[in-house]
Amino acid sequence: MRQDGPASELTSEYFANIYFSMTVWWHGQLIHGIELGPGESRIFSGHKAAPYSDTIAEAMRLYQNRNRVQWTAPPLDWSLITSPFQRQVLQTLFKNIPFGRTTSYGQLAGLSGNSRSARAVGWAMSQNPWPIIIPCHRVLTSKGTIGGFSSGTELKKILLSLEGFFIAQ
DNA sequence: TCTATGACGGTTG
DNA sequence: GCAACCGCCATAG
Repeated sequence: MRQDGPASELTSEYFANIYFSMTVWWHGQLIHGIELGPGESRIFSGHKAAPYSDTIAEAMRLYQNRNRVQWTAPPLDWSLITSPFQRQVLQTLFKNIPFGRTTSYGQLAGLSGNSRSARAVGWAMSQNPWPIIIPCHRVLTSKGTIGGFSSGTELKKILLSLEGFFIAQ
């Protein structure tokens, strides 16, 4: 008898614009994870693996045109987040820091309940399964420097520039 | 439980 | 401006 875990039921879908690409891992109609990569010479719009695929494809076009992107009710698989703290931080970031705004690790810690948890917020960001949708690229250091990014700080700078920011260094 | 580890932040020299 | 420290917090093992 096979014992299929969630991992065996995952399917992937690829999207890209000229600035960055994203591979979306679906668990049914829920987003299990997102991997970011370099841009492509042409747009890839996925293959409609789920109802929300169209929304993602549209967001890729909006980003390429430097237009505002606002994710509405993304079907994220929150069961993946077992830590209450991490869930609080990710949800706070999603709700409070919209396109075109940035915050710091310390500020996000404060919004999430404890202003001294900046370092733990950094850890939560590093574990974010859904970059771009949960906008961890909008979290900078208190000094305004870039901070870190799982897919590389260059990509973080690109995303910020598409939202109207220019980070020196 | 204890220890090590970080996408941090503030202070100090 | 910067590098060295030190304090803090939430996890992982």
